[in-house]
Amino acid sequence: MATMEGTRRRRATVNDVAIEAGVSRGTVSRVLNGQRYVSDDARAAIDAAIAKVGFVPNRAARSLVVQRSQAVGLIVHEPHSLFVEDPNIASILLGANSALSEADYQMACLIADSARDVDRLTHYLSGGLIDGVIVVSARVGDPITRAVRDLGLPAAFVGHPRDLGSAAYAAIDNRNAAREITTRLIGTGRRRVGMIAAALDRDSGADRLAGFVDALGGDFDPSLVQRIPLYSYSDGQAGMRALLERAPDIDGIFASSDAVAAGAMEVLQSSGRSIPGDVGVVGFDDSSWALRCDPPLSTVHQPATELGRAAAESVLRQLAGADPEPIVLECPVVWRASA
Amino acid sequence: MATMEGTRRRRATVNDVAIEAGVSRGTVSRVLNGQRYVSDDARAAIDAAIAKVGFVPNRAARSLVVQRSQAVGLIVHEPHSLFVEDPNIASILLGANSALSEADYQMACLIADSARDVDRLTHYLSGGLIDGVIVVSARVGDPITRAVRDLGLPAAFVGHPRDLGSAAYAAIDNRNAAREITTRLIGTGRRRVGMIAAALDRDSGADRLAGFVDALGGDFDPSLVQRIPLYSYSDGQAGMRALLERAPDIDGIFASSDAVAAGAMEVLQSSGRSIPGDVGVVGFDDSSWALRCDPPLSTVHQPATELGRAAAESVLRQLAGADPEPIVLECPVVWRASA
DNA sequence: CTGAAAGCGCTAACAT
DNA sequence: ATGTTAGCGCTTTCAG
Repeated sequence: MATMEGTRRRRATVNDVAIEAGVSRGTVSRVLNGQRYVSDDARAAIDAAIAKVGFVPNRAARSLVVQRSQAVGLIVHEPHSLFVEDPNIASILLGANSALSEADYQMACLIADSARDVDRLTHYLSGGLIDGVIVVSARVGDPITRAVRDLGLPAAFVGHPRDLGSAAYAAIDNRNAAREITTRLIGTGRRRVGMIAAALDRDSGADRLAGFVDALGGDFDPSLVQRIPLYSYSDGQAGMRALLERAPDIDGIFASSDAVAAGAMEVLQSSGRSIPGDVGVVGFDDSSWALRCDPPLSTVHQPATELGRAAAESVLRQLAGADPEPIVLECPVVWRASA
Repeated sequence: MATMEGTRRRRATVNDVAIEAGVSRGTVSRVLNGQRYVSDDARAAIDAAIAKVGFVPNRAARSLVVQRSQAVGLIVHEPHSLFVEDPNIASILLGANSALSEADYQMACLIADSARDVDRLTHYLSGGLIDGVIVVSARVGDPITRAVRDLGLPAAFVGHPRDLGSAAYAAIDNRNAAREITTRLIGTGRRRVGMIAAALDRDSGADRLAGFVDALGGDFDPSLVQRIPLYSYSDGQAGMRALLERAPDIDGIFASSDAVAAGAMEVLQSSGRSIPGDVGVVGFDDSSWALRCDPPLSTVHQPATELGRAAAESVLRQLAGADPEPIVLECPVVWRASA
């Protein structure tokens, strides 16, 4: 009755279809690829045969001859904890997937979580099963970045590490955005504004700090910036505690992510300070953290979905022969009640 | 000097290596696949030649002949918003990736976010580029689930939809866990305990409700369960508000996820109720939400990483010829201060 | 419009 | 131990 479980019978091939339809393999192939110059009769016979024998084209064989796979890889090279916590990655994936899907490309997300992964990945990428790549959260000196470049695969980065050379990327202007929101924070009348600066080994982290410095200009006081390793809630708490110890009179905080800001707010509030009364705080990302804060967090909106989409479209364009080019997306300040 | 950009020269093949090394293709292939019976001389010559011509094997060609790809797909079929919010997915990915990586398999995460995606995906899966699949968050009647079964691909599900038949899965016992934590909540002396029940169209959601009913036994009062669509913070708020209106005297809440619990706590607290004084609340997941709550949330620990790993190992075992079998993982109650 | 034939890059007998 | 030969399943000239 039902297909026997486990009896994975030989898959039908073009040949089977050709025989069933009484035509040649070439004609079947023409139908498969929607080419002209196939008679209606032949087409009908072939369609019927395909259905009858349950034919599904073998992609490996097709890739081998046409030298492309109609698939693009999206590489996430993120340290363990960050991948789990990063509020943007999922949106980037979804954005990229939808752009690729519209162009009938399959997106395959590949994770680089260990040295072994990186190794296998570079082999995988050069194996011909992937036509192009989107790289999320590459860092300076990243072996993946180097491998992608060496391979000469069409690629687009989300974010913009400095050693990218002329590669395509989709990014926001972190520095400018940080400058804007800090300026706005200062504009609320704060005198002693500090920053909790995470991830300075990444372009995003370094640029946000630079923007902060820009905004303060001559009033910049280095003792008011506290460095922390990660864009995380707990590092935000630790950073805030350290800062408070050094500068109890601080009255404004730019946290380099919403999670960091949430941690900072928690510490501020349990130290008895009111927000935004005693101290104003602003964040970065406009992630779900921002609305969950009390009061809701003023922050800069990061267009994660659009970044993913833009990177995917760039790869698609390169696949069609275009040159790689950078794309910079707007990220407006979203003002709420925390400052 | 440097490799000319854009001059994607023809990739070296086994043939080029063979010529360069002065041996036959067969011998090159043997070296590539680490087989015995290759002289040291030949091996050395071939290794040198590979390096010299910059040879990287073409996976499509290899897949075509050996009929496997050394890659497994991990399919995420999650509605848009949930994918972004779900605290478990990233951990599942990481767990599966690490198990597959150890076995030298490439994991490719595939997203099904639209009808078009589902279509393309089923073709992709049957294309021979994927040896097996892990399916995350399948739902009853899911077309992906059906396609996977029809294809006869080795597969393992994370979670356990009822229409799975004899397929392999890795899951927790949601019903039992829900019963346990509810019992514990009741044990703190609560008289009127309710539930905010999300995602009843999914096995996890329905099972958690069933466990809740089990725990209450004869004391179960249907008017004390509020249904909400999603495992989300905002639905948690809405659910809590609705419940409070119907039953202002409620003194215990089982929320079907940590995010839901966090939303409920927010509403409870801004209504002037203290936690755990006036009402005890417990959640489910042990995600980052739980520690972020104030007071920290009592919840059930969901072993997401291990679920991913177990599903991957199941696929690997099936690839080696084993029969599919279910795996149920422990999920201990983690008691904190919210109840 | 269609068939025949060649070949994508690799592996796997089968000889030797 | 190694060379030779036949394909894996598909597309793509090239004739006709």
